[in-house]
Amino acid sequence: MAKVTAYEVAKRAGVSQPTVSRVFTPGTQVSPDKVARVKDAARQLGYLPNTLARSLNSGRSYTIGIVLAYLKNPFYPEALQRLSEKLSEQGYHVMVFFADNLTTDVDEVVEGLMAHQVDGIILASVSTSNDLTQRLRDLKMPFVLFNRGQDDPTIPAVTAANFEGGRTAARFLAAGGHTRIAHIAGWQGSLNGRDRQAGFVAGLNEQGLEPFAIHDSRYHRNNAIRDTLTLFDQPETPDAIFCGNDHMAFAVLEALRSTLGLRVPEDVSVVGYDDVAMAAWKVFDLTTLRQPANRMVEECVAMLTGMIDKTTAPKGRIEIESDLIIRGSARVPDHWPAQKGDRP
Amino acid sequence: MAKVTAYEVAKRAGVSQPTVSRVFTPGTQVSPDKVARVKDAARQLGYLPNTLARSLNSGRSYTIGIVLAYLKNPFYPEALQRLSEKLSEQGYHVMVFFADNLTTDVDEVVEGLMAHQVDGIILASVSTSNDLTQRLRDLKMPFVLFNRGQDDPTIPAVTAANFEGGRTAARFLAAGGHTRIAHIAGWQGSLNGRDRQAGFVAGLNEQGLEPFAIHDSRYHRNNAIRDTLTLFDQPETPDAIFCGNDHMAFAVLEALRSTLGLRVPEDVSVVGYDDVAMAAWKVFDLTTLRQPANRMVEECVAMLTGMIDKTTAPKGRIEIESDLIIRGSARVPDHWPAQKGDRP
DNA sequence: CCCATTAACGGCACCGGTTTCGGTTCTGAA
DNA sequence: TTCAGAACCGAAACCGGTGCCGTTAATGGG
Repeated sequence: MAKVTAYEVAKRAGVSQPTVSRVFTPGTQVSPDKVARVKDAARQLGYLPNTLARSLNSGRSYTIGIVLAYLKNPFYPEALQRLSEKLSEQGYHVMVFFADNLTTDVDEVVEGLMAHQVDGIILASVSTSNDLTQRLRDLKMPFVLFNRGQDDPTIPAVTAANFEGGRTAARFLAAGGHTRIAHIAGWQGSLNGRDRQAGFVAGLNEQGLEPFAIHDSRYHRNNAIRDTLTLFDQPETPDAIFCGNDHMAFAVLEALRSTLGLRVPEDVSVVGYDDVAMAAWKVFDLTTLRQPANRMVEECVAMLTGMIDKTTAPKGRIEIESDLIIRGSARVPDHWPAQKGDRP
Repeated sequence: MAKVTAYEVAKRAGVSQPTVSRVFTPGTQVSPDKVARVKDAARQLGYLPNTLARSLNSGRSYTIGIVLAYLKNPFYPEALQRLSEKLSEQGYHVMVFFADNLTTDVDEVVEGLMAHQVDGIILASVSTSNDLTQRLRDLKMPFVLFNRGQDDPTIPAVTAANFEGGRTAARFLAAGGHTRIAHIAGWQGSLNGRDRQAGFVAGLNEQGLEPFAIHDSRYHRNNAIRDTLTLFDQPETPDAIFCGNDHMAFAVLEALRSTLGLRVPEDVSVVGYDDVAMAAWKVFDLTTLRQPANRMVEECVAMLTGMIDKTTAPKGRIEIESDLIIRGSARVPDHWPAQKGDRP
């Protein structure tokens, strides 16, 4: 029952093996009666073309490798599912790899991917060395960084307009009358984290303010809680906190409410970044900057498939605007431009 | 720079192409100096063995297909990551597919996997037709259902001991003095959902109680909210709710607290099922039955690799005990056996 | 009715490895 | 010294398809 080959189908249908191949290859010419005979035989035998053999000489595997750091931040499961669905639509299979930035060597993972003859690679939220991206370039392996950039703006990457987003957060909080605005920052080893922080600082400076305090909580929930408690374990405390992503903002909210017994937004305003689905849950009701996962995924896939088909020249970094989604976790300024539409 | 083959390495090292192959195949005999020469040449040329070609004649791809329904319930991202890591340790690559139970045809997805010559398939939380599992059996394709069972107990599957879990929840709530205990049930089209509900009902009956009400909320957050509101839109209302999984329990908590203004556990007790990481967050502090993802993953991978290597006979369904994790969302009975250890 | 064109399809080489087979060299015991 | 056995390694077949080439049959315009 198992392991039916095109040859056996050919024998049964009374045709040559290449004809069987043609029947299963779109855009080829085969007479209708042979098509019928072959399909019949194939169905009876339970034949499925062997993708591996097909890939071997076409040189294309129709497989994309996605490398992820972790799924604890709910932004990534959402993104992974969308990426996978989008790629499936285009006829690609998806191979996933986890490379937490510490123990696993990303280079090793990528070697595994290349050995598997993937047609392209999406590096989602992994901190890649410049060496690695350089090597991928040398090897002409199409790749896109997703939600991570590198300083070199010609490296293909899709991110939010993080600097602008940080700036918007700062302006929003300043306009709301806050004066002691702290930042629970994303990992400063990532461009995302640095850009959001830089935008935040720039936005405050425009208003004649300085950051109250900045902690690099490295995107980790526990760090964010610890750093929040530190912030409030002092004579002077912040009246607003801008968080490097929603995942940390949830932790900050928890520390503020459950541990410190503070009210949000009456005592402290909180703003996040990402707008994951959970941000809209009433327990959190988080004011945040939306990273439009849909659009990011679309751009990412379009960019990658473009590079694979060589139809489009690599575009370098694409930044997608982050809209501020106003909910209840931060005091709203009296005069603030109307909000854009809700979740797409 | 790209596309280095074993043949080119062989030429440069002054050996035959099969010798290069042998150098990269563990358990073969090659003289030390040729190993050195070949490895040297390979490094210089940046050679990586082509996994596709390798798989083609060995018949094994060292790839496992994982089919998922959705990642919104945080149990699945956690499980996916663990499964992937565990399989990586064993030398397998992981291919993911999403098949929401409605639009996508699971059969189609599985066909794609088989065409890709995967060595085995994990069907996580997808509702499979009996046809499909029967077909996979006929084709001798190793597969395991993860967190889903089928009535036939010989079908390889790893689940929690759901009936027992539901029974424990009922006993715990009854012992806590609740008398009007409702159930926001998991999808009755899944064995998981049915077993948990059946165990719950059995547990209540033992105590001389009947379920206050049961709603099939099909594992969806919005349904759970809607059904909770329905429960309380009546003259008599429940004093406890057992939820088919944590994902729905979070929704129920939100409806109770934010929409209905009720206190948990003073007005209503809530018990979930899964013990995802979020259940321990202080905002939720959810009493719940733990599905030990670690052990489930281990069993699942062991079972699958056993079937692939034909070392172990297929074991049929494996049920893993669910411990009750007592937190703050449900009133605790005065006399209740001590709690087992915390998260492993 | 003839010849040029095209559709249909089999033969063969090939994708990049692995595996079998057999020959050569090396080792060590008799 | 002789010879069995093992270690090593190259030639060739093979894994299951695709792509090119050439042959044959069908089509159609003049």
